[in-house]
Amino acid sequence: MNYWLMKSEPDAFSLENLKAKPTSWDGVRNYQARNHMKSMKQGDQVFFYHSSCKDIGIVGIAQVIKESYPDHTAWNPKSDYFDARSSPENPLWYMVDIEFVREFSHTMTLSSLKESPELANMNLLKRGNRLSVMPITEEEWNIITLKSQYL
DNA sequence: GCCAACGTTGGC
DNA sequence: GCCAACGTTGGC
Repeated sequence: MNYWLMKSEPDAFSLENLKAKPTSWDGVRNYQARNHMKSMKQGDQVFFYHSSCKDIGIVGIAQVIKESYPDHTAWNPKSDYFDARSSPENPLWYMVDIEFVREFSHTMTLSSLKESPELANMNLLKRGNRLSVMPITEEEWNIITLKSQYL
């Protein structure tokens, strides 16, 4: 099993929304993020991260319930995510399905993550990082889930 | 293949 | 709203 982090702007889609209903993670139009999704396996665990909002940070956990398959929104000219280079015969973009697992009692804020010396090498904390889907090491996963119990 | 211009992300 | 950092595009 592998561990991941996925970012979402809560104004657009929050952990509360995911709690209500599993979702397909469509609209990713970055090759690195796409490749990460393509290597996801069913049951992989995901930190759900709220970005560009008041309370920035990891708010809970989701898991992969369906492995990568073509993102059909790329084929719809009316979609914001339309990309003429992608077709059903030759898909360019992929998505996975995820479901809610649990919510942290308090957000593991970005600033608190930055304060942990043992997390200094996290992709998320690297300067200028903009990737919306990224891998998390097992060690980082364990540190963060443990800390989340003491917030 | 280089690189300038542009658009986007996302913290502050 | 600002702006640094990054990915992508496209001319050459």
